[in-house]
Amino acid sequence: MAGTTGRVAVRRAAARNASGNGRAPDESALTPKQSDRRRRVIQAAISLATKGGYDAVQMRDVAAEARVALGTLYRYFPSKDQLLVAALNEWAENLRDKQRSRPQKGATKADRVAGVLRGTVRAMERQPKLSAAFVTALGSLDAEEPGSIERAAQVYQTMTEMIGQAMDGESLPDQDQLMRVLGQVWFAVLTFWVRGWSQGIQMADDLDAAAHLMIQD
Amino acid sequence: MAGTTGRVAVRRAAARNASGNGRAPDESALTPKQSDRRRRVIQAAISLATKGGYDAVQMRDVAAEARVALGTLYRYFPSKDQLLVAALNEWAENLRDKQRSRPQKGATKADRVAGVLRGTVRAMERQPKLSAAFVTALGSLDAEEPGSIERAAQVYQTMTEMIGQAMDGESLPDQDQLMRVLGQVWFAVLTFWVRGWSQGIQMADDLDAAAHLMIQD
DNA sequence: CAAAATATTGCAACAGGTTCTACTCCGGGT
DNA sequence: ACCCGGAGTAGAACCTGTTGCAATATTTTG
Repeated sequence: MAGTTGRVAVRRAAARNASGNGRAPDESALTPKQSDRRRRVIQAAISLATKGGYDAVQMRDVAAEARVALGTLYRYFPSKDQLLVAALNEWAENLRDKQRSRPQKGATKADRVAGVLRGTVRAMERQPKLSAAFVTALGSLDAEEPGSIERAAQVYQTMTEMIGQAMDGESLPDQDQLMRVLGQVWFAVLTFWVRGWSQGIQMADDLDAAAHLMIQD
Repeated sequence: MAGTTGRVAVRRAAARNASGNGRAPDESALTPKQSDRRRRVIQAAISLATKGGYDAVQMRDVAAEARVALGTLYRYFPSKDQLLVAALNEWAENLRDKQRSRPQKGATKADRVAGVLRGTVRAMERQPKLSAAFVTALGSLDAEEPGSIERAAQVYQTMTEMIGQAMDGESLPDQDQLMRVLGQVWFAVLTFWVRGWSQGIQMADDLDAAAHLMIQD
């Protein structure tokens, strides 16, 4: 609507990180101060997103709220989208652990898998703005940006682990492809919801349908 | 990477179209000059996207290439994303018509539906930059922006018609939900490809798998 | 502990989507 | 032919993600 701007753009090829080495301080363990900063940044992003969604997560504000300089913020996360996806990661891991301690009860694999998927969207429906920010960021990750693919893979991995729990370890034929397609459906269902293309109510139905159509037992 | 910017943001609430009425000149039929301008704009967007993808479609350039003022461009399309999705619409309708004249040959419904879906992704693989621009725009439509939901629905509708052709008019139980989920898988498969989360080769496989798992005949 | 290497900070600058303003132009009603 | 309102034009302005830089802080090394 107003005061917008674009997305990536230009792609000034090389010239990346002209000075310092620039890599995010992830590689080796972070010092306590650093992981504190990192935590504050993610927390600030979540807090802003919870209140105002994707657009309210403005990098200058995140930096201010995390009491960190803008440049530092960018040293930790190469882009707004990666920052939000990192936050999504933590959120998902949290949920996975919660689900681990209270496993699905359904009789069939399909039921349990559907239960897991429904669980994630139910949790997201409780924080619509935050979830919308997450989904928008995930769907906007720039494939060229170093680290973005790994970051997305991590979310997908967490997702897969949740589903794995519901499958009792037993694996079906074509398990990998099945998992991938289920992940796709999950992503698409959320996107459709966030974009207003379907109602929240349909999410559970669609996931149920997908799980039961694809897992027969 | 470099010289980026964000996305929407701010959402200055009212204050929209302070002057003129502002609605896109779609409602009533456009004058010949107008539909000419519209065509030029879409063509410019496609041309830029074909060469450089989403980022290369810069509104100032589109306007210049279409020989239209920036303000006019925005009168026709309320945002870059809607412009690109409008272009995608035309592209999809085109494809639908081509497919209508050369129907799928498969023996089962599932085969024919999978064939249609594979056809679309094959066509998109031939123009990766353009397709990436389309998918990015579709996945970035702002739900708040007037018209964006309708524009997305239109793409979805065209998609549904293509699949409908492959189903021979016969309808399955839960047809609507099936269609919706297939549309979601299609969207997700393309997104995964564009974002580098899966290889182009997997697209056909995933679509095949989804179609055959979900349509049993 | 001092020097060197890294991290942070604070800010200015840039880029590109979107909006605004002040005009000019064109087609239809009189 | 003249007037009017909507459509177009040119270009500045605004907003926010991202980058560049010089000056400081902190850590690491020797």
